[in-house]
Amino acid sequence: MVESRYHHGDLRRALLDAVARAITERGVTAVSVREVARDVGVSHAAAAHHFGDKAGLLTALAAEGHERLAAALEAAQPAGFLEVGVAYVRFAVDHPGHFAVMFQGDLLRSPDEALQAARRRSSAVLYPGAAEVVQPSDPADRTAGVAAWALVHGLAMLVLSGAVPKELPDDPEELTRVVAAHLRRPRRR
Amino acid sequence: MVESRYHHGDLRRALLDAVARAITERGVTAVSVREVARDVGVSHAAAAHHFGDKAGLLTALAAEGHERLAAALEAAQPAGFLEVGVAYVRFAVDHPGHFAVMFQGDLLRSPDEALQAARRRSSAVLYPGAAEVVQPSDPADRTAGVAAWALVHGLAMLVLSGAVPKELPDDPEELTRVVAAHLRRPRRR
DNA sequence: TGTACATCAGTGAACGCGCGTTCACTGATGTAC
DNA sequence: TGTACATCAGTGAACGCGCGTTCACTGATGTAC
Repeated sequence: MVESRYHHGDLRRALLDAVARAITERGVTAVSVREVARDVGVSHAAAAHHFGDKAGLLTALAAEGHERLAAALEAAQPAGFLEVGVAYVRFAVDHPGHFAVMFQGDLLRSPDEALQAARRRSSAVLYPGAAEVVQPSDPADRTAGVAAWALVHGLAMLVLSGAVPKELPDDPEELTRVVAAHLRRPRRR
Repeated sequence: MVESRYHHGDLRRALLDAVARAITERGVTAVSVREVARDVGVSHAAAAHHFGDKAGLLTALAAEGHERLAAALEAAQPAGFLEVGVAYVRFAVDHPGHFAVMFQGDLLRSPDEALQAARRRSSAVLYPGAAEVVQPSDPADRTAGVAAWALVHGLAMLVLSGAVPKELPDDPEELTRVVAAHLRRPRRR
């Protein structure tokens, strides 16, 4: 029996979880603040209290997504180039709600500081050296980074929309390894 | 001065153009049937007359998108592997409204015959040999096809969201050639 | 050339609904003394 | 240990709005005779 309390404990967390679940189940276009609050069992005004408005809620989810993605990519980095790509696809499959909202720019509060910082962190891994403005790295590395990013991002979308031919591996990690093998190894590093 | 007539002439066409424009300008999540009808200068019930409901309108746009994409890819095919990818990115950049809705499954009428046929046509070029069920082609070709599809799809999304680093070429075609160069050539064909 | 009629395109009013946002409020918690 | 008070979390009612859908209708067009 769930204890009903006036103070939820961690309502912010619960709302973010609920909106991610709602997006996964019903799609990013159908999500509403009221429905999410209903799922959590709280008044919809409570959601407004935490996030301001709908864009605020979704922006917070997108920022969290970029943070988690960045953490996953950073953790994979020591294992090398390929494993970063594997981690990318893994993230998309494990967090489809976050992933959907991260790239749906028109739903987000655009000049949001937390979101921008989180974005910077995840793209720092994807575009190695993007942070070092002073001394840009080898242009060839840049195109290699974009190629890798494009490939894993597109692959993630393929997997999420169920468009991968069935002869290929079901497991996202194995699939990524097989598909990314068609990428030439980057010249340096 | 625009002549105002009771019969529009080609309202279906005009509505599809308007919804593509609306998605491009205001995003796929914000689009409404009433707004689109207003843009064309027609009652919103007229749109319902042509497309049944909102899902019908967006499904028709998605189907048209797949047809146009298929035509572009087929035209590029004789020029070889790489040019098909170039055509893919070109299509996404030229038809962002269509492109957005083609991959937003939750907005579409799912068992729509015209949409499915159009999808089949475009994926027949992307997954070469997908049509030949009887005699499946070399599995290695399949993974190569998926790799190429994933790369150009991801690259298109990068371009549309303005996330391509500015040292890389602005022109989508040139960009695609540079980035896709990191893909190993497929073994056969 | 004219008339009758079927067909199709588009209208306009009406409906009920869920939405996002606002606001004065109340309940709970923690801290200072 | 007790009391006063500030702070914060969450409530519930109200608002106005634009939406999607439905329906009986009217205007225009084309075809048969």
